[in-house]
Amino acid sequence: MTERKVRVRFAPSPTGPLHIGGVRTALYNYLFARQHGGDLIFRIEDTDSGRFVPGAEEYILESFKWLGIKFDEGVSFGGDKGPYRQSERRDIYREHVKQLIDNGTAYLAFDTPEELDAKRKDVENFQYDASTRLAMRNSLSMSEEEVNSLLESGAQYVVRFKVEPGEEIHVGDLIRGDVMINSSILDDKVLYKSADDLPTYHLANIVDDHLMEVTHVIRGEEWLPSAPLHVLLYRAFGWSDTQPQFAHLPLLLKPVGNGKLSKRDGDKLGFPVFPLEWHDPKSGEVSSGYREKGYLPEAVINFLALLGWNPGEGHDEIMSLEEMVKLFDLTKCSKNGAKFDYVKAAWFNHQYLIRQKDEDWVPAFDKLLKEQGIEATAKQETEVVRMMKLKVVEYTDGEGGKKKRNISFVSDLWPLTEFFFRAPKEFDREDKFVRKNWTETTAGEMTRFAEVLSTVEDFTVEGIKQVVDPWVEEQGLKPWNAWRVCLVGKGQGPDMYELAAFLGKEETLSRMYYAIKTL
RNA sequence: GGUCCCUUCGUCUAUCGGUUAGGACGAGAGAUUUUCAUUCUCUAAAGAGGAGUUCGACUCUCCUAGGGACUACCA
Repeated sequence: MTERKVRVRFAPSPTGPLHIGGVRTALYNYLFARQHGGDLIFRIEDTDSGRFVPGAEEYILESFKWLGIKFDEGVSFGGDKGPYRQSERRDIYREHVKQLIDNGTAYLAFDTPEELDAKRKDVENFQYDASTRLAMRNSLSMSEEEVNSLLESGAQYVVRFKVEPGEEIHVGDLIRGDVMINSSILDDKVLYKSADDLPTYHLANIVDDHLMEVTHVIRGEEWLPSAPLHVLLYRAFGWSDTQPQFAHLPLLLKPVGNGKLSKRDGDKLGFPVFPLEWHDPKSGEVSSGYREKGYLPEAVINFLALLGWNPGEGHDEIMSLEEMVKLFDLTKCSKNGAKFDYVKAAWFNHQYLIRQKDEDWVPAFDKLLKEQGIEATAKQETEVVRMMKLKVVEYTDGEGGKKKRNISFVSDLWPLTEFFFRAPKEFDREDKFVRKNWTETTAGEMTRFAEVLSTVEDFTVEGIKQVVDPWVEEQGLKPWNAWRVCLVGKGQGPDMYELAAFLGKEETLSRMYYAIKTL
C-alpha cells in the first residue's frame, strides 16, 4: 500500500440532534486527522428519506462550531470530492450498483417487504443468504425472461449482495486487533432499493469512502458486526488495496444500570445528552443542551476525550485540544464501554471556569442578574467584576496559585452572590448559623454596633476597620457572625468589612436595623 | 436464539510477565478559616470465577459467568 494522506470522516444521519456519543466519535476523528496532518470530512448520510428531520443538519453544524471542531471538507465546507450529501449522489451509486450486478457479486430481488415479513414469521431465524436465496424471488432463482418482464412491468426491486458462504473474513481493527468471522453467518444485505432510487448505508458508505479517499474509518462499536460485510464489498469492487483501516470505538453507557446511554438517562438524572438545546420540530419537545446548561465547550471536549481514551501515566487530565492532538493515540483507546460520569463532567467545567478570566464570566453573570430581575445599579455594574474577583473567584497569583470556589456553572453563582444585590427579607430561625449567632443579647449588641458604624466617615474597608477594630477590642465582642446574619441572612459571603464597604453605609445600616427589628 | 466485542477501586482509567497495583472524579476524616467555601494533608476503595503456560501472571491461552453491540428495503 502506498503512502496516502490521512483522510477521515464524520458522517451523521440528519435524523435528529447530535448525540453526545457522536460528538466523541467526531472528536476522535478530528484529533486523528490533525495529528497526522490529514483531512476531516463532513458527510451527510441521508439515504433514508423517511427518517429525515428538518433542521438536523444545521443543528449538527452549529454544534461543531460551538465545540470548536473544524472540518476541512464536506457539506458547507466545500471540497473537490463532492457532493457530500448522499441524497445528491444517486448517479454515482446507481453506476456502482450496476458494476456489482455485472461482475456477479450482487443480484436483483423482487420479494416485497410483506413477503419477507411473512417469511420471517413462518421460519424462525430466517436469513436471506446462500441457503435460502434460491427459494426466493430474485434474479438468481428466476429466468432472465421472468426478470425482464418484471422489470418492464415496473416492479419494485432491491439489489442484494451475494455473500459466498464458508469463508473466514478478517477485519483488522486498530483498537481490537484481528477480528475474524465466517461469511456463512452474513446475510445477503440490501445494497440498493429501486423504490426511492437510493442505496442503503453499506453501499453508500463504501463507495463514498473510496471515492473520497478515506484512509481510516473511526466509528462506533455498533458497526463492528457489519465490518466484515464492508470488507467483502471493498473486495467486490476491487478496492481491497486501498481499503481504509478500521477503528471501532467503545460505546458510551448509562451512568447507572445497564445499557447504552440514551436521552432518557439525561432526562432522568438531569444532564444533557446533546451539545445544544434541541427543539423537536414534530413533537415540539425540548431537549437540554450542554451549551445552554452553562458548560464551556472546552470542558465538554476534554471530558469526552477521556471517556475511552487516556494519554497514559504522567499526564494531567486537563488538556487543551492542541495537547490532545499531540497525545492522541487510537491504539490506546480502551476496548470496553464507558459509563457516562456526568458528575465528572461538572468537575471539568469547574476546572475550565476557574481558569477563565473574570471578565469572561460577566456576560453569563449579567444574564443571571436579569433572570433574577435585578436591575444592576451603575455602581453594581462596575463592581461586578471586582466582587467576583473578591470572593467568587478569589485567587492568589504565582506558584501554587489555585483559584477558589466550588463553582461548576456560572449559574451556581447566584446563591453565593444574591446578597450583594438584594437585602435579606426573611430570616430562617431554624437555620443553624442564625440560631447559633443570634441570641437574646444580640439585638442590643447590634444596635450599639450600628451606632458605632454610623460614626464612620470613610466607609471603606480601611475606614471601617479603623473605627470598628478598637471598639470590638474594648467591648470584648465578636460581632462578625451576627453582623453577617444582618447583611447576608445566612452563613455565607465575603469578609464582613469588604461586604459592608461594598454595600455602603446607608444599605449596611438599613439591613442591620431591619434585622434587629425582625429577629 | 445466533454472531462478534468487552471485563482493574462506586465511576473514568494507568500498568505493555517481576510494582507496597498508580492517578483522577466521587466518598470519609483532619488542619486552616470572624461564616460558607476554598486550599492543604490523610483514609477507605480494584485485578469477575476457574483451569492452564511460565521460575514468576492483572498482563498470554482456554472455559465459565456477567456486560455490551449487531441480527431491517435504519443508520
